[in-house]
Amino acid sequence: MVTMRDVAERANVSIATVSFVINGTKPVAPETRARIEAAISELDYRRNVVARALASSRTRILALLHPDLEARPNATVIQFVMSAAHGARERGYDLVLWPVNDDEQMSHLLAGGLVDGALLMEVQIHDSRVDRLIASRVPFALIGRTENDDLPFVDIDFTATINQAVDHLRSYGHQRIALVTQRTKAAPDNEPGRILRAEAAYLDAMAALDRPPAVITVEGTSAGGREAARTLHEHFPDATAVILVNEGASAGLVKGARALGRSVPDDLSIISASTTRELGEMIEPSLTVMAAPAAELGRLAADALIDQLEGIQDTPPHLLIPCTLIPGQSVGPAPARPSGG
Amino acid sequence: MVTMRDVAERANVSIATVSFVINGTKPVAPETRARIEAAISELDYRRNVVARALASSRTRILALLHPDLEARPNATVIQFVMSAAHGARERGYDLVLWPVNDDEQMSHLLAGGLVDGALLMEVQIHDSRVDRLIASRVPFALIGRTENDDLPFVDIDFTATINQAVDHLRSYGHQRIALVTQRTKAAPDNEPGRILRAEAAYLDAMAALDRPPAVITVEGTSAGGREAARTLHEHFPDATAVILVNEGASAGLVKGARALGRSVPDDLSIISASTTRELGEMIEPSLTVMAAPAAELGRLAADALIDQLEGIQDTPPHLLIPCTLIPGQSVGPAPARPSGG
DNA sequence: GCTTGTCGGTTAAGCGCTTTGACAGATCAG
DNA sequence: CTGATCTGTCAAAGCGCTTAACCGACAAGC
Repeated sequence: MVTMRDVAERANVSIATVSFVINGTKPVAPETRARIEAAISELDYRRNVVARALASSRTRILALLHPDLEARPNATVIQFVMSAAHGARERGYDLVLWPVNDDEQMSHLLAGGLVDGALLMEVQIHDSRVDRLIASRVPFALIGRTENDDLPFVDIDFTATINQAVDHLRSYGHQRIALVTQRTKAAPDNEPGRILRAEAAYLDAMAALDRPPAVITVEGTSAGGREAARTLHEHFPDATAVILVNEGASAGLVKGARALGRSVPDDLSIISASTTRELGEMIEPSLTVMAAPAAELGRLAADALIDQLEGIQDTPPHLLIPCTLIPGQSVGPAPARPSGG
Repeated sequence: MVTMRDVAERANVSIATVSFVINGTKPVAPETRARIEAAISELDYRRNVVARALASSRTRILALLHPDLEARPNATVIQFVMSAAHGARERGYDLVLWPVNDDEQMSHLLAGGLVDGALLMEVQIHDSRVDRLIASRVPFALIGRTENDDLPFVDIDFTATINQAVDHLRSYGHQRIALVTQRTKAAPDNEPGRILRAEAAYLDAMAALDRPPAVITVEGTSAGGREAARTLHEHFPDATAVILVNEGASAGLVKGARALGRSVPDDLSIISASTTRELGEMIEPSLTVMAAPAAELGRLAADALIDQLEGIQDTPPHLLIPCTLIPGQSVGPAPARPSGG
């Protein structure tokens, strides 16, 4: 292994000077700098990042903390993770993937000094992991929000997203619009914030329109989607449109509606919010989706965190990005008279 | 920050002894050990992993090197990554995600000394990244294979997988079976090994049955799937069954076939190999899939690499795992007379 | 009784880098 | 010409840990 000492010897300077050149920490005479740079490239020297981390007490590693990601096809997560990793790399940081399921384990990891900062995914409305994170004194940013809006976060703007979906459906004449959200088996009463915020936005929108809300909550699976279709058919037969905030149930909802004799979009219009264009295309008919800004969020989260670490920004980031409407074939004019009624 | 020195002082021993207790490196008298452990828990001490890495020249970090992952829904990748991360964690290692697109960048990263070993994803049949990896002298394992079977790898057993798919279809009476594979836009003549190996296995199977092969190559998108349906219809009208090794084109193939008046599975049976159960369920009708052993591969890859690092295993791992057949509704009896002929 | 081990522990030398404080030598004001 | 200021470089002190070398005490072997 070629070390800084080797470079220094070859360039006839002290290792301190080499360090100054590499980091640009202090001005170095052009002629000396040239000698050092020559030595570096001749020896093919790469600075040891571990030693650097120990000496500077900055590892330049960011942790991406997340519960076990679900096995279902989920382009959103991949996009998010990739773009966060990219954003970090471009600023000289690496991203470590840390599946953490229990809080105790998380504290241990954070205390090890391996990471300079952390990004926490799948944040829930009450989240003990956030308390741990705060206690660990490691700078962080949340992906999603807890009940405490003062913490640093980036999140989907559900109000804007739901409003746009509602407007889109209303422009097709739909009057009665239902919402299908997600329930997780593990913690049915402590949902990810996005579910609750989407629901709140929906309720607000319905209240503003002076229409009774219709919320259906199912699991994020094909079976859940079919269950939603049945519930919709039985309990809200006059609904002509559905907004989904349940990526995993999208396909099942279409299948289920069809099985009940309701064709999409003739009898029922569907918008799947917070998902991806690709998922919409997989389904027949192609779903109109509100694509989650996963890539943007990933990059923003990484950037915001690094800004904090480097003192560029000292107020905690509070960033909201709406989803993007991508029309498919699952939204059509409201039927003159609902097929179910 | 509480250091080893603090613990040592409190327990009235030297820091070396503390280290021996923590690592179990040398025997320590029970009474002394108890004092040290008490001090550790009283002070809530966590060893600094960076210092440990520098001193022991082992970081216990593994890199997961991959090109930019595609944005389409891809449960396989997530499963793989998650289970590799878990496998690593259980053995005291962390997994860093490293999107690398250019070789030069990769060499730099590996030379930095941050990682003890690397896992390389999306290996292609000729892969310059593998040469870089070898040159860097960082131990590694490939996910997939190059042309050189002597390198350490874990991979899907495509021969077994394709054979099982063929057998399954033949048990339903299918005689003419086509294969739909994937072409990547970026490097059309240097495919991931899996495509070529699947194709080779298919050709072998057809040769053994004395049937002419029918291979269709399209992009891994919905559009690609529809294109495959058209090609199949026009060029291989007598084919009554298709094996897909192209996750992204699955949905499009079904849509395309239907658009051409061929219903699944009555006129055309489909098996999608090397994908996930969840993806199969999203499609109507539910696809019969050969689920990729992503989770197994992830864990095996991590384990094999760590075994090598720790000298437990010194012969390079060569592991092949077949996909698992999960029946859906896309395979049915061969029609008496092909609808296309 | 003297050697030879063994056990349980300590001392100290790094690991490869960053960073502070000091210090020559050149420059400049008065 | 003297003292003050700047510039460019260096020596050295860590960062917190691992680990080789060593050491004292005590037991066993002959």
